[in-house]
Amino acid sequence: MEKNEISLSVIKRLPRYYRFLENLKSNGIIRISSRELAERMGLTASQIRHDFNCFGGFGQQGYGYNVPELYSKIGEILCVNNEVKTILIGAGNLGKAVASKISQRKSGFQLIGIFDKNEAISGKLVHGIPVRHIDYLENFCIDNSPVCAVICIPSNDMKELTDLLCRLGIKSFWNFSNYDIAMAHPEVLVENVHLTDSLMTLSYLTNNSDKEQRC
Amino acid sequence: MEKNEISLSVIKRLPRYYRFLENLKSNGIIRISSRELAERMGLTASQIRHDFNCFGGFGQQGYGYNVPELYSKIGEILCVNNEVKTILIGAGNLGKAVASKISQRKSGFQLIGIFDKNEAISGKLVHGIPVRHIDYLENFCIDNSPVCAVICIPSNDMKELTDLLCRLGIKSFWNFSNYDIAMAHPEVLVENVHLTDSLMTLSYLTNNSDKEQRC
DNA sequence: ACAATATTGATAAAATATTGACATTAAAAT
DNA sequence: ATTTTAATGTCAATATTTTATCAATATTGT
Repeated sequence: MEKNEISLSVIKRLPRYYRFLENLKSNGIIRISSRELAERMGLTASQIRHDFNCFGGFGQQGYGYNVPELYSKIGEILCVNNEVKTILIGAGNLGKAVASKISQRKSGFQLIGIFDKNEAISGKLVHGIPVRHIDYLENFCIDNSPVCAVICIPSNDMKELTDLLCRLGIKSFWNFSNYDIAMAHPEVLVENVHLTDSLMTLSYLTNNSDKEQRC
Repeated sequence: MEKNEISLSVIKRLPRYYRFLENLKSNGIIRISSRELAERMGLTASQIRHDFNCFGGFGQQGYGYNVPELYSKIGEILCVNNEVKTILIGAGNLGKAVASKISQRKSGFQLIGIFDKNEAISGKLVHGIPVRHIDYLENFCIDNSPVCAVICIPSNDMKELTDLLCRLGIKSFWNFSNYDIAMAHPEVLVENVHLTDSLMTLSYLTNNSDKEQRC
């Protein structure tokens, strides 16, 4: 109930700030004002200041923000240096792509196991981690206590799988399937990535952009 | 300036309605009230009615909504039966996964070309479509006039690529890279899928869930 | 050292989104 | 046929999000 007051809208903007600041930092820029950052990001300066002030202002009046410091602060807020133990279910193309994303840069998670029902790929390495058959999932969880599960399989058998994973102590899901984990398990955290939804949104916009008067 | 008044918040909910209705329909349910749909989806009945009424009520007082009809109407709004000509740049794991998504079910787009800079995979088929070397991109676009481009490559060479694509007449981007196409080209439509942002959001929530008092 | 300038942080205002209330209408029951 | 029940569509109220304003404060230049 402490930082509970911070809205999801603000949280969801933090990773983008983080990316832009990383870029500024790597370009050797050490100071930036909300006005200039706003210009670069296509936001209002007001929103940027408002967002940062949710966590207790990181700037200095008359000066602006120190880029490396701000970058580091936002990284802390997002806990990107944590290594929350994570398993991945589904080692198809999507699973492999997602495994890269998790391992590529620090995002707060550490991939410790990959599972797939296809026996043909058991033992193969994905980013240095062997793919295990899904039958070993339960024992693996009992032994290693992962906290987060990434779901990269179709929705078919998701009920049984998520029931099992929740029973085994999984607290967070990064869900690429269409199964509605949050409805079935309100006690866990779910971040959905609904690719088809995203594509259909683009479809709407694409087919209605002529009607709208774009600048 | 006709349907321009419909907010993006509403649009972004439509695909989820569409999914739920598809499910209801395939279970043989032909009638549903906003109250019951709300219960199943974890929304308020008020929001559902409000959303549908943005497009001119599809329901009937005292009865509710006819599932197949509503499903079909939302499909029309989202233009899922269109076949907007689309090219995909990047045939790695992510590109291949995304190619499936586009082809799997009707989402309004038709994949007509796949490009990659890796010559080793030139000619290989991905969902029946041959991977072409990126050098052929320009001529292919001149010959085939694609409208939408799906970007599944790292951000490095994105400036040149998007400048080229915009010059070649691409109007919509489904962008999986971190390059900010919308900032560089405000004249085109961009639907971003920022996987790392999504993961970092989950990181925040995972590490702060204990502070929040969850039900 | 002092004045001028720049910029934050806080608060207020405006805009947007969500929810609630209810009159109206259709279906179902008697 | 009439009454009761159910559910929409509309509008009002509430909540949330975004933007604007401005006093307070630090930096910069002279």
